Amino acid sequence: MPTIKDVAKYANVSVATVSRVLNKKGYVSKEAEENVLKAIADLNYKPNSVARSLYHKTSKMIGLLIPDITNPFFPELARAVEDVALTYGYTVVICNTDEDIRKEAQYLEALQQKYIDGLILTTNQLSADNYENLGIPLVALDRQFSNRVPTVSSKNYEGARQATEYLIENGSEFIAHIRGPYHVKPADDRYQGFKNVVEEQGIAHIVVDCDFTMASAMEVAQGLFEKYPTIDAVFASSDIIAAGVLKVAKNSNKQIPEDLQIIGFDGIPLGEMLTPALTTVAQPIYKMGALSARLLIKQIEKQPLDVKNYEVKTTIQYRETTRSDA
Amino acid sequence: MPTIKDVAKYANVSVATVSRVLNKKGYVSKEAEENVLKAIADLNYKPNSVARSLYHKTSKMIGLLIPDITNPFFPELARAVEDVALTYGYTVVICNTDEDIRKEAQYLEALQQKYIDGLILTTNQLSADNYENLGIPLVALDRQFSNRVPTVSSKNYEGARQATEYLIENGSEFIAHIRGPYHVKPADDRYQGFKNVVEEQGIAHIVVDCDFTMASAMEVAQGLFEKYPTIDAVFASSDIIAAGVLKVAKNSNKQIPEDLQIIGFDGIPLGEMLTPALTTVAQPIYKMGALSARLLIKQIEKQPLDVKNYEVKTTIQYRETTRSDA
DNA sequence: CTGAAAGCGCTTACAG
DNA sequence: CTGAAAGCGCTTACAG
Repeated sequence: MPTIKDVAKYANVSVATVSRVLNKKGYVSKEAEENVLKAIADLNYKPNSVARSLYHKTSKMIGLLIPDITNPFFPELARAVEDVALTYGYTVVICNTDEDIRKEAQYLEALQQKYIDGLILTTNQLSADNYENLGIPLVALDRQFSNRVPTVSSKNYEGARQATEYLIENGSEFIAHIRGPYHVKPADDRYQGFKNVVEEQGIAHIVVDCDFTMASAMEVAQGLFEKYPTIDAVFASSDIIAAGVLKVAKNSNKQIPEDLQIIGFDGIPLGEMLTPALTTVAQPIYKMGALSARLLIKQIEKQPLDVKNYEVKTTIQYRETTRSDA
Repeated sequence: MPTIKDVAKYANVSVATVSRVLNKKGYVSKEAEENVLKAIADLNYKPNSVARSLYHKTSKMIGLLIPDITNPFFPELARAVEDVALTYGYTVVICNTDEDIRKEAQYLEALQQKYIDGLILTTNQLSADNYENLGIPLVALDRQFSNRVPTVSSKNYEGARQATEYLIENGSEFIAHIRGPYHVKPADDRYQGFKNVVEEQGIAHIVVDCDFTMASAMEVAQGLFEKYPTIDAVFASSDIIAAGVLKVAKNSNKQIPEDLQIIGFDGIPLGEMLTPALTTVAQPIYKMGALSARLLIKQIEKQPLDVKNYEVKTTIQYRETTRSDA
């Protein structure tokens, strides 16, 4: 690979001049510029980003820390981040942390040593300090973890309210909410939205805990239906949980949505592949990813942020696991 | 962040000595070593990988080029690659190419400028030359594209044979194969496996083309069932296609697996979330990803490859869309 | 065993 | 307008 020296020699100028035309900065005569441009083309020269990194202490790379790309919520998010990163000339490094504090620390160290320009975080294991001390731009995605870092999340509370109201409008009288893990902000907010609506309207309800995995959802749903056979609707805190509920319900020969309505949360592609297709509170996942990448790049490039926190709207995706009596 | 100079000053030695203890290479006195180690600890010094990259022309990063992380086959693959990369101290850059030659070229250029150490490719758009001229280690994953580059793939032909034989053993007498795109090696091999078995055994069959998307699968299946209502089994070239077939079949009130058996290919998590759960020819996806990462890192680290090409075995995952008369 | 020096490929004051 | 030089943070011959 040719270096800037080769170009300089070929164009009969100094490396400084080559650098100037490369960066379009500083004066350079028409003639010199033409020679340099020709040399670059002739030699098929590409500036070496490592050398640039060393000087600028910046890398044109951003890190995306997620719990696990294998969780169907994340691929679309990652895709969006990557798409906008590519547009702006950034490259993205994906880090699966498994919410494991040691892995997070290991990644952070590696990324820092590479002059990573910024981080998008969908994780809240390490305390906020660990990130803020890095001294690089951050964006929190899905979960807010410090009011000093810009955040992109969706209106979990409002979405949960709408879901619950919709089940009630459709005639359900005994609604179960299978909530996600405690201290995970979105799970808490969805729970709160559910609770407020059923209490305001005086609807019989039951809340049970669950992981965001299908296996635990099936176990929980099994127990729930045995104990409370008259439950006529489930609001699941995620689509994966809803998928588990659906499976158990069908195995127990419940008619869906006649005997039991089910509504999920997230809007992952899985939902529409199920039969019956899952009604869900859809988050604009791609948009959230894209928004967070833009927010991060703006900070990296020192542009002013007109909005610091985005709370995007959810929309109910009406499909086949709910009735529409309303 | 402290640099090697700070450490040298603190330890009262030269930077050369610090570098020697960092790299455990060259002679250094017990005493000097201790001082340096203490300095490193006291200052919390981490060597800068960018500077190292510049000197060594290597980056401790590997690139993973995939068509689209949003396709459910890839997250698990990516996860595996990332897991083993982390183990060996490498970081992975994910590139969604959409099988678009311009995007691939753009990524290749960016990665090359960063001294990427090697590439795992699951794509075959660019001609082999474009990659081989990069002069860095490569591994082809899922699809072979040159006999000079180590490849990890699964026994698509054999898997397809087994699937077809299984459907026949279970009594199916008119089998449809919905194949994937032409010139995609795995799709071709699966087709070939299917064709050979039905012809050997003299079973009525029909083959139709399809993309690896659920939408096109549903369209194809719809047409297929209308034209040939007596089809009693479908071998789909991927699980996504199978999911589409399943949906259409259920909408047409076919009893599964009584009226119609369905078997997919891939073994993605979606399969078991469906109801009935999908029988499929499962590839060891995680293993394939891990294998390819190891194969790549071995090349990067100039270790001999005892095996250059891996063809891993598939296994039928018996679930609910097939009978088991056999 | 150890340090001074050159070099990896760039960029940017500083002179001129 | 242009070039020589220093510097980004390392590593590694080369002397000693």
